[in-house]
Amino acid sequence: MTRSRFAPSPTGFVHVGSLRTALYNFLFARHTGGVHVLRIEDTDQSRFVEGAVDNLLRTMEWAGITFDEGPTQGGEYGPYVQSERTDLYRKYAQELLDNGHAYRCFATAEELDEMRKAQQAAGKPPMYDRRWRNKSQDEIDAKLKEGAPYVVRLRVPLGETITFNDLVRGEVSFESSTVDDQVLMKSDGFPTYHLANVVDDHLMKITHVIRGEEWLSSTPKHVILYRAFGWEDTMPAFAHLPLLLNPDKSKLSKRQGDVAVEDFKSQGYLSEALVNFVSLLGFNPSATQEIYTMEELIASFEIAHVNKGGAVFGREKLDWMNSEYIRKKSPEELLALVKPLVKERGYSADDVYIMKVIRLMQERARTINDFVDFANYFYTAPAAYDEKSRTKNWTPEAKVRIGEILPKFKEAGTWDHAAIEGVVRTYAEGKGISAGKLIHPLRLAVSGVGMGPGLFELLEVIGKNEVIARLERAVEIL
RNA sequence: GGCCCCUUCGACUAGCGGUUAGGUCACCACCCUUUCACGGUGGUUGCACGGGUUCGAGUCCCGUAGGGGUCACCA
Repeated sequence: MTRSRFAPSPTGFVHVGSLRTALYNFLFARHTGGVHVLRIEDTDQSRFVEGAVDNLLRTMEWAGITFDEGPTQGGEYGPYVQSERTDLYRKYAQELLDNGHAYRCFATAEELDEMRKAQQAAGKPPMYDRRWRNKSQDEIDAKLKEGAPYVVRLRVPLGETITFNDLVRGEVSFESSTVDDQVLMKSDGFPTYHLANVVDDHLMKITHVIRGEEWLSSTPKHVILYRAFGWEDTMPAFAHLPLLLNPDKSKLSKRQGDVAVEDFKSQGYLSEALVNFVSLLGFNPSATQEIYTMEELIASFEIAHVNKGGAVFGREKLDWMNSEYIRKKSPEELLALVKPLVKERGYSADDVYIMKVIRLMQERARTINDFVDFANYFYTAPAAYDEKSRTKNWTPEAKVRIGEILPKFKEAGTWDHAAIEGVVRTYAEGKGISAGKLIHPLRLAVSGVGMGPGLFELLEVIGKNEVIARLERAVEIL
């Protein structure tokens, strides 16, 4: 039975990179018929963000990523929130202190800062100089007695080659002398990621650690910890995922655009599209297929097929994918998503009307927001007119034509697209001009832009009275 | 800078010694068309470089270059 886990630190929003990590852990668990665990890694009190966990939970639900064990559903190995497990970490840190695999370090922050500056100035890599590693018991007792704050550090065995097998990258090794005597317990009594992570993965019987590549270089520390605890036999397998990249190939960051799942959601991206897109950033089970349901992803996910190289998070393909998913939805499903936006924008339209708009826009929309923003002319008269279309289509002649066709619209008995088309084409034929000479200016006058759904359908939906009002206004001011 | 990882079209990828190097997005052209999309057809662009190994290398090995990650009492 495999057990994988998603172990985020609740910092307020969910990064799309985290989404992919969560997704891969989920796909792996479901594919192998294993257990998917959610663990909240909130050991840094200084980064506590109110509501972050709720937001995380909501985002996972939105994405369709489920857990078998975690803070909400509980489980055999709880609690699943690290801040509720501090006694455990203290106990295990003490065990390491007792068996000599860890030691107390009383160096102050200023002291260490100074040390690093000196190392940098000397052109050396910054690294803890292990100054407290071999202090005498007397010196330590003295400090303890005066109540000096201290941290617990890992006593990294020197002169060894730490090798582990990564499921994505194969064999990876590090010289232990290049591994820092990592802080395990902070002076505030909380563990660092490294200690808490290893202790919890062991206690929670995690078999597969699937995480981002940024953790690769600290993995030797974790391996050393498993050994120090005597847990090497049950050490989980590691799989380090390639990073998601900015267009300039650096690690995907907020500075260069949107990275929060919430951002994409609020911009009108469907969860199915984001999930599908992000899952393909790292592998593709097929040579030809691009659109996958969650079930298909689960069925075909193979950790061994995950790429090693980082993937640029490019929006173009996401946009395309989103429009594909929008086309697959039923108008009723879309209504549920579009309706709140209509209200949010302060437009008033009933369901029947919104459905009409959806039917006309579904093939053209790239995001849910397009149904109200790109198609805003369905809800409100144009406040401005597209300059390009105006120059091209709003000729003095066109203005006259619109003025002439207006009364014919007013006379129209029925107002559906066929009737409107009949009026326009009959008029054009009578004048011996092409229908385009009318269609383009009409579109501009009514919608304010040069593109959109078929004109006759558009006029039908907007309605006779409103169309006439907009045309009269256009003739007047344009 | 030390250590570690990576490298197939502009982007995402398929490829697991023998392929005219395939697909998708984007881009270009044409068709359809009142516009924009959709759809259809076709097209441009790629194995970072250099050495090996092999009858044969995108696929294996070594080196070089380039890129990235990491070097906190953050995760």
